[in-house]
Amino acid sequence: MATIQDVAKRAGVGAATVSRVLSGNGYVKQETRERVQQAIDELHYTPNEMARNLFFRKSSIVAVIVPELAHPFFTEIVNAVEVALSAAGYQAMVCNTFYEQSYELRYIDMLKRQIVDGIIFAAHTSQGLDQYQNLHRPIVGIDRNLGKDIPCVAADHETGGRLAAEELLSCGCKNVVQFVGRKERVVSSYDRRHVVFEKVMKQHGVSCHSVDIYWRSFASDSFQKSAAEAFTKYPETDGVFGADLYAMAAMQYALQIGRRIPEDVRIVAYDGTNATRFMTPGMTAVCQPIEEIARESVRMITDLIQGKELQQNNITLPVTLRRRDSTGAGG
Amino acid sequence: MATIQDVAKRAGVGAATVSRVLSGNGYVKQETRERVQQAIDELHYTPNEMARNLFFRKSSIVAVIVPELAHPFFTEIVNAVEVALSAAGYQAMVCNTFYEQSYELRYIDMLKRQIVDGIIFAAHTSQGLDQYQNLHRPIVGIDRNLGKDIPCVAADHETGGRLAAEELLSCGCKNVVQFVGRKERVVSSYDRRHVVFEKVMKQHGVSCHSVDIYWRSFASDSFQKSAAEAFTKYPETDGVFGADLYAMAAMQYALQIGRRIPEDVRIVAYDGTNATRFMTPGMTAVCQPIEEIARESVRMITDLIQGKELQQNNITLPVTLRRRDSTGAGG
DNA sequence: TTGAAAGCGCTAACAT
DNA sequence: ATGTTAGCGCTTTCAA
Repeated sequence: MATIQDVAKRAGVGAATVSRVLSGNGYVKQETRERVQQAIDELHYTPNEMARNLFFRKSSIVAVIVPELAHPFFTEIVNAVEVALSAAGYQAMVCNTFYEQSYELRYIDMLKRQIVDGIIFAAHTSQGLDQYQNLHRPIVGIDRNLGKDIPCVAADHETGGRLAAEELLSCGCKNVVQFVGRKERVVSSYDRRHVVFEKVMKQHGVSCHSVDIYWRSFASDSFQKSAAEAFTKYPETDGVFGADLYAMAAMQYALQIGRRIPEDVRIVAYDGTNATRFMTPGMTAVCQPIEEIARESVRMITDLIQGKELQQNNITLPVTLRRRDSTGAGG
Repeated sequence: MATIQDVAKRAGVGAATVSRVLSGNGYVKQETRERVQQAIDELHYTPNEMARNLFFRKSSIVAVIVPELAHPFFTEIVNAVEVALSAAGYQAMVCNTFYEQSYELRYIDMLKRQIVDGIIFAAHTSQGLDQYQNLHRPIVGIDRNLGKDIPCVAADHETGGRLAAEELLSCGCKNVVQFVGRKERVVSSYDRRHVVFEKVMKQHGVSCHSVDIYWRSFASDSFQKSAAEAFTKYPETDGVFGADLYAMAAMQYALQIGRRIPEDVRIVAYDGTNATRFMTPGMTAVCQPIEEIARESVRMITDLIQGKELQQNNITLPVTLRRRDSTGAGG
């Protein structure tokens, strides 16, 4: 590969002049500019970004860390983050953690080694937050409290839980089930929705059971298994609340065992990703504002990278309820 | 951030010695090693990867280029590719092209500027293949012929089209519709399945219509629109073939207008991503071997990066038919 | 066993 | 308007 020196030599000028032509900074005579440009063309010269990165001490790459890209919520987050980063002049590096802390630490290391300029953390594992606190490098959490000094953008999950509960209550549900992730593994406001959901149900005297789930890959059929477990353990279930894939699996299972939706069972999904859009009957969902989450987290990380002060460390974005057939909306 | 010089100074040694301790190459006295290690710990030193990248002329990053990450097929490809790359010591950089060539060229530029060591192209746009041919840098296409010297891994779409056709024929379909991407935009063997599908149908005297689709974002509801178009234009339709999301939307629409599946309409999806797994009735699909595609493309790109000769430039992987309710499999 | 020095390819300050 | 030089932080000869 040709270097800037090669170009300089061929054009009979110094490297700095070539650099000037390339960057447009500084003066360079028209005639010289043309000679340099010709040498560039002839040698098919392209500047080496690694050298520039070293000089400027930045890579313009941001790591986006998710437990598993193939889960719809994370897919859409990464997609939206990539779009926003790209618009801000950065590239996104996807990093799967598979819910394992060892991976998470490996990605932290990439930040220390300055492979990436910053990290957007949308992973849902691990404790041991001290590492993050003491890094003093650009990190933003999505739905994830990495420590009190580390910025975080999250949806308003309390309201989300309440909206879901109220929707099922308004349908007259008496025996509801929610699919709940294991709390000890998660450091996220995401759980709050389940706490609120249960509280509202209890307040209204409605029976509310929780079915434990594990974030897992599709390969394990864990969604289908959880759905079966719910209806086997609690056959009287007439209302279901859970993350998109669990709600979808519950709908699928309920239909298979001959329950009518929404007459016998009503379902509210949480997240409201595009995956839910293909269900019949239509799936009611509490929708997270994925684009806004992505946009805000990117705004924060780029501000941090550029050394700007953040106006607020924690941003909470509103969720919305999208009513469909699964709660009798007739839409 | 501390540099190797800082560590060297603090430990009272030269930079080369610190480098030796770090890399494990060369001799270094036990006592010196300990002193250096202590300085490293005290300064929280982490090597700067940008400097190493410059020295070694490699970034260990591979770009994975897709039209839009949020489409299930590409999601799963990127997910699987990330896993395989990670295992091979590389990081994946996701790049959305939004079906626009300008983005594609921008990512080609990243390869030239040596930001990435290689590119795996799973995007489906563009013509003008000369750029790729003359790059002489590591590129691998997934389902995409970038030129005759550029390696490509693809599923056996001819067989895929035939399997789908035969499945619908065996269900007794007489009026089938397939959703077809606009050919002029695509440089891919992916189209072959539609050609074969139609040919088989014609051979058996079955009416086969094509509904044009556009690869588009979810936001446009293009899937639902295409589904409605199919059943409006061809009300007698009793068999449908199309990519996952189109097949799913067709199922959804058919159910909404009161058609029974599979009694009135049978459906075969193409790709067989996890997205299809949540449909009721269960969705029959021709499944692409996504993991193998990812694995093979990663093997090829890493071989190319390491300067190895490829044994074969083109790899075709077998597809499989997964029978479910939508073609009356009763599963 | 270790240090000094050169160089990876680029940019910017400083001369001229 | 342009060339020379000194790094960016690392690794690797080459000497000692």
